[in-house]
Amino acid sequence: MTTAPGGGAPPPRRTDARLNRDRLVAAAREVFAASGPGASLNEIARRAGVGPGTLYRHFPNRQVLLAAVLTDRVEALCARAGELLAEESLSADEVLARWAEAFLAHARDQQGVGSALLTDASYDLGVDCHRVIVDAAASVLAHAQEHGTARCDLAAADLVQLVTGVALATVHAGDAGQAGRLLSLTLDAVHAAPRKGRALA
Amino acid sequence: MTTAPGGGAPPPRRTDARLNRDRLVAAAREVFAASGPGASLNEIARRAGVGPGTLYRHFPNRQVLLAAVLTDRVEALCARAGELLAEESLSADEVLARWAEAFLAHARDQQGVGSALLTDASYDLGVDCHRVIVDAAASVLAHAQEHGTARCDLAAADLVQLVTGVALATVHAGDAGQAGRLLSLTLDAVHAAPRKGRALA
DNA sequence: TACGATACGGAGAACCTCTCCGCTTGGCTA
DNA sequence: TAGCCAAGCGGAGAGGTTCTCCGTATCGTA
Repeated sequence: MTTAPGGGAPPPRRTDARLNRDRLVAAAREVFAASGPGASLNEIARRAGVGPGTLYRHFPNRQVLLAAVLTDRVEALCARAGELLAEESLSADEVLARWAEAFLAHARDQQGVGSALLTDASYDLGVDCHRVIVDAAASVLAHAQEHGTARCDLAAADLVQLVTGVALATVHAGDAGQAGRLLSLTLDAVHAAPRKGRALA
Repeated sequence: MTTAPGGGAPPPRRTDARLNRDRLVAAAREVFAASGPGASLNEIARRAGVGPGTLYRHFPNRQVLLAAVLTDRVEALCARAGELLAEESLSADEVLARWAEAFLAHARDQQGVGSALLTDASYDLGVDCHRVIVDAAASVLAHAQEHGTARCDLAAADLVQLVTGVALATVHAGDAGQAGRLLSLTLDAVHAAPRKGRALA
């Protein structure tokens, strides 16, 4: 899981480099939260007390920095899937609903930083994040499907994308309750049988 | 409809100004299609053969230019709603599905230019576009609701936002059929009864 | 302590958005 | 047809951004 593809030992970082990296991630978290995923990277470097060159050495582009900011949240989301699945008092339907709510909150958080990353899933270093989330979604969805509470023709990637869509469409919405309404509707769709026997392609 | 709020006659534009405006819209259509809604406005001005100042006099910001590019498409979409409703051979369900497909195609067109505008509905001059679309959606949705083929607790704005979400989430998707699958799912939700009697808030 | 690899910082190039102002030109009026 | 003037134009430029390059400082080791 943590072994690098190259096989050789990952070169140990200098302590000041690690420190600066942490500072950058912390600053990025604040600034992205305040100004959205399009915030100035210069501002982040300034806030972290380092030069722009240092920022770009650690994070060659915006996506990588976004991914770093979100890593812990992504992990939390995956852990949440495990927790919910382990909880015996919850029905498969409830597990799915609760996890979807958590995922929506995550995607809408920080002015859509999470969504921004998931949308551009094809970015080189964003892929990991995306895959991890889809895997978590798959476990929750499969459980629901086994219990007959989710349609069988639905793929985990589609579920993720649907909720991401709700997040993206409502990030700037004035109507505060809209995201919740749309998620509820989407869950109805996941639960519903295909219309007129038309399964998904 | 076309009368200005001021009451006075809208000042007639000089012919060269009108010509330049048309050139700008045409160039914007091309450039947005090639580079997405975040394309360089300078590049658009260059392509149109005018200076940046001219672009900004006609279109004080990006949203206004986007709206201008999309005006004809928005009108086409509203006309389509009327056509579909008038067609007697179509069921209310089919009318809704067909219009939603057309809307999705519109929103996904030009790398999400349409979605970009609809998402930021609160922008000053984008509001008209947004309202017009929601009105069209309302007519199609009301028809479906009267015929019992769409749940009654759904608002037109939510329908629009759902499809916009599908568009936004799939603009950069590698999977070509995904948008269609997600729309189909969403339509199932529109059609479905609320789970466990839970209506939308 | 001395040395070399690692990492830093900031100057700067190239680009973007958006404004301002002097010059040009279309369209009316005499 | 000639002449006027407001509407409109272009482009210089201010201030911001992303991203690179390279001389310098620092860490960790021998």
